[in-house]
Amino acid sequence: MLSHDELALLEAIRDSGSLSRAAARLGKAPSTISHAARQLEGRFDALLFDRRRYRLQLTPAGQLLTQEATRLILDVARLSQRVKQVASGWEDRLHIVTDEILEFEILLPVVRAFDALGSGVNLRITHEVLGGTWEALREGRADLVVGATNEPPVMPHLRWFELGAMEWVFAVSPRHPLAKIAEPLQQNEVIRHRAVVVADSSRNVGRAYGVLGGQPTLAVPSMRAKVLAQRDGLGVGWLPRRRVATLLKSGQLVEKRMADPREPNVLYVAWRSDQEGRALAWWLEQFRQPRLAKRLIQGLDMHDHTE
Amino acid sequence: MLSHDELALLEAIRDSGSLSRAAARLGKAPSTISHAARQLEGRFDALLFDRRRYRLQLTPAGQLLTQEATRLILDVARLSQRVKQVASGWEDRLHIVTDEILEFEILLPVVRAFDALGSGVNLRITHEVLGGTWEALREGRADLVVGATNEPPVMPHLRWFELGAMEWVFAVSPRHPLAKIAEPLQQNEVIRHRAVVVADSSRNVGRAYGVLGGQPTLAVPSMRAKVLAQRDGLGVGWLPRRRVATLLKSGQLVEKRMADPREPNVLYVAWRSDQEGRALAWWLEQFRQPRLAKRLIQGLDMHDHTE
DNA sequence: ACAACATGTTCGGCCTCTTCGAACGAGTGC
DNA sequence: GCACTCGTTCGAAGAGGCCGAACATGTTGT
Repeated sequence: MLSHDELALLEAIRDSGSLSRAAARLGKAPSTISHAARQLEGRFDALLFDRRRYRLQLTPAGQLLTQEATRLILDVARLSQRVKQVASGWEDRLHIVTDEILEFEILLPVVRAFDALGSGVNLRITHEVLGGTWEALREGRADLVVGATNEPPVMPHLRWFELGAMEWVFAVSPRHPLAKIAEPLQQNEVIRHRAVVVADSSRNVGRAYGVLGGQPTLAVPSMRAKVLAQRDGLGVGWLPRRRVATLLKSGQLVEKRMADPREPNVLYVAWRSDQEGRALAWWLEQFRQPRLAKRLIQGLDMHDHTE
Repeated sequence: MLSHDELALLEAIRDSGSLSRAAARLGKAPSTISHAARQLEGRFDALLFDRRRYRLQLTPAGQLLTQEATRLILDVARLSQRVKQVASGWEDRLHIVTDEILEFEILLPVVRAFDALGSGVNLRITHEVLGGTWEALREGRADLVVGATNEPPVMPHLRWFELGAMEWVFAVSPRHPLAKIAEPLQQNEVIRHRAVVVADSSRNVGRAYGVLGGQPTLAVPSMRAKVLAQRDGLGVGWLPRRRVATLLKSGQLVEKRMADPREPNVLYVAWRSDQEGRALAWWLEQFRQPRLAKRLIQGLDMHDHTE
């Protein structure tokens, strides 16, 4: 419908401003070019060339066609590249969804290593909170989820392995009223104080983990924000133990033993076994390495950057 | 590089799930289809068909190609349409730039009439303030300007005619200090009070018409906003007489005679004589009709909508 | 003004690529 | 097992692209 040769013809005519020169540039006979030009006009049922003057020129319609055809040919070239890529086993794009409690910084060197492969795969990394990761996998918004919490739900073609377990600590600011209550803390003491929860802006405004019914809440956009909020005494709640180790040691947060403690949380890596490409396999291989898994589970210990 | 026939082939294979049926649907011999399919694979240097099972299937690469090719073919079809349109004299798109003092509402029925022609021309109507209209024409951002003020500048291929003259009135809120000053007002009395000016957010933050040097200003986004601001006593300045007739009559604005009055302003319709298309000609014909010109010049008389 | 040159078109013939039909091997279903 | 479908290979026929020759028209140089 619009071959590469035809575009080359149009461009040659536009640039050289003559059929003969275009023919010379393309290494063809002038008669061939003349014939092809007329055929092109017939196909589009439009006057593409202004033959009134000595050397013919592109009409506005011809200019439009040339300009847009250039864009189209670029599109086709890119498409060709993508097709080759998929044929060689690399996905066209890979959508990785992590739970929000995993920190993106730890994935950065892995992304850099992936880029170094030169696969051409379009990487898309987003995060979800709570059950959002499983939903993303189920609904096809994700090809691979990392750090999904709770038990894997039933889902066709689902495969997974455990990334590790995350330990939690109930901690409050030393200036918070709960800091002075005798341990272990009972539910009826905690429920009177506001809980800080991580909430997604778009989906899943519903349930939150470790929050008691009827308890007032402060929703913040990330686990990092939650740590900061609790350090400043804006509310209480469970925090990843390894990420607040320094804050606990320096006394900016105080651990409070609870009457019913929170069990360590198992985090999963999961994907769909249909359409396993090379990029997916590569990432799974990375997450199976204990060193990366451990760093993801531990997270970044938060120092105080405000002083 | 990717013809319409080849797309039809891919789609037929995807939908029928077999070469023979695809051949039957396309009205060709099965051998032809087989040959074409292999050739396509050779051109893209990729396995597009999975021949391991009895009936062949599209590989992921083949699926990607089919899907994207569909989009490409649509693009080409649209392009073909646009080329035909341009060849038949209609522009691909027409960019009309009006001065801000003209009200868009008055153009609405004309736009509707233009749509009724079914030309397919993409209309783009924006507005500029002060000299912005001439600049837009000079820089190719506009194909047609309406309501341009001041004398037409020198510009190659420029053509224009007069739309009409707009009368101005210096008016203030009855609660404004200037309302009680004896007429005619002198410059040194006006300069002490803030002027309301219409300013563009992006370009041309510079000069404004009828503002004295050293006078404080309040810049608002439109002539409509300027009228409202002056009615509420936020500042003073010149207003189109016909648009504030009702406000003057009801006493919400008070006319003040000036020591040096503002002459009526001639508004122009202008365009470039190179590349005159049918859409441009149609719009020029509309603006040459005295009835539309008069309505544009007069604008919409502003009633009080706040009570 | 005239010659030399450049440009675009038409026409007949050559050649490549597409298309077809026939034949064959392989897989499927009753 | 038999009838059927499916995909492939191969040679022949046909269509379309391409070339060179010839020609009409327009431009440039002297």
